[in-house]
Amino acid sequence: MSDAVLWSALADPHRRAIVALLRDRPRSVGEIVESCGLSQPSTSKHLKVLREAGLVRVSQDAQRRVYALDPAPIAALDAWLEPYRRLWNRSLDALGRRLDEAPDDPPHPPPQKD
Amino acid sequence: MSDAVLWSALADPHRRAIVALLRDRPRSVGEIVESCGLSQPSTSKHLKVLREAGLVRVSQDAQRRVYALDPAPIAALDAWLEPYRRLWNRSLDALGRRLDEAPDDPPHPPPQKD
DNA sequence: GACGTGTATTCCTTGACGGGCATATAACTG
DNA sequence: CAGTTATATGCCCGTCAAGGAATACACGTC
Repeated sequence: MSDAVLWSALADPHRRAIVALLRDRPRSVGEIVESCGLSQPSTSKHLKVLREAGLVRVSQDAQRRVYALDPAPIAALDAWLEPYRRLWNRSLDALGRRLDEAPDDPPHPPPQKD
Repeated sequence: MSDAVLWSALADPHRRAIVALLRDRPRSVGEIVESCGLSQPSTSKHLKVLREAGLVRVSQDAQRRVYALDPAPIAALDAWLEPYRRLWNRSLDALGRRLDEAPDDPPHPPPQKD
């Protein structure tokens, strides 16, 4: 379960969509097929990649296979991010945080060019 | 600067290595070439991808180009992780409870239907 | 302007990936 | 056992990304 497998699994947008879909609740392959708009074989192949990356677990319910998200590998991503968090905290500090939280602040947008 | 560009930029192990290298301090292309063990053209191509993903900024020092990490896009990854953090906190919480105070099988299976 | 250094770009080849189609496999139904 | 549903796999093909070699470009020096 190297990082490489995890990254390459999540590199694909369809697979990220599937992972996001499973965030809510486990789903059968059929449900996933409908949601992601791919053919069933393609979806199954993506699910295989996610399975081998450890991102999803599968349980059998009659003929159905119900896929559930296993968030543990994503925690590895979080760990990867860890050394960078310091950096962007520092950056925000250096830049000044007057423009980092003004999504809708028309009255006074100070032109902080630099 | 879509998520797709960011993900595909970071999907490559060499590029992640470069990004990690730049975490310490900015580096010239020559330094990066030596560190990542690729040829100079390949390294430049990877740097181009990182540049177009907004992950690095480049400044010129005579003939040298000095690349510096811009951690802001990585914050987008952090934002992507956000909805998952709850999940693994919940998992760890449940696991911790079981390991901590579950010698047998406490009747504590609350359905996560929220 | 000629040369050397440092970096970017182009061309080409190769290998991996994704998609669809057809088909195999497994499980329930009657 | 035949038929149906639900999913996985194999095959083929188009596309794309990565790597190397050669080359072009930019900058500084003499």
